[in-house]
Amino acid sequence: MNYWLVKSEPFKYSWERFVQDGQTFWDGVRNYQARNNLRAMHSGDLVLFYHSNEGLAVVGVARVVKESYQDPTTEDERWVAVDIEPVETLHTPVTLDAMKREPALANIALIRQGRLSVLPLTKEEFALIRKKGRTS
DNA sequence: GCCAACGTTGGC
DNA sequence: GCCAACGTTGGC
Repeated sequence: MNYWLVKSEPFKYSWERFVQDGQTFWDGVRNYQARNNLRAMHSGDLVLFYHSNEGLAVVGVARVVKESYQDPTTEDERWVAVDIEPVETLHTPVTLDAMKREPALANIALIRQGRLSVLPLTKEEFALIRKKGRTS
């Protein structure tokens, strides 16, 4: 079981819409590092859903329901998509600012490599963010 | 809306 | 194969 974080601009595709849809395919990634992370996802992996640009916070938890396949939005075989479904909406969004202030999260790619849109988390990092979202 | 970071492209 | 130019992302 692996843990991930994906970014979406709420204007393009928000958590609220994702919950309404019940499932979505995660496509449009055009960055090799992000693509490699998508490819490494397995069914059942848990994914934090982060709102970039607006919100700047982790707002929910999702689960991978279908492993990587050819991105349906392009003919280009380099790119892949995965299917995910919502698991839970966080009681309180965990803001980027809060994560920056958390020493245990100093090394996550969200902070160190701001532009990466699909990134891995350790089990501990994932658990900490989820816990903050449930309680704080 | 600006700008920093960083990935990609293309000329040499 | 280097590196400058350019494009994109995302925080502020």
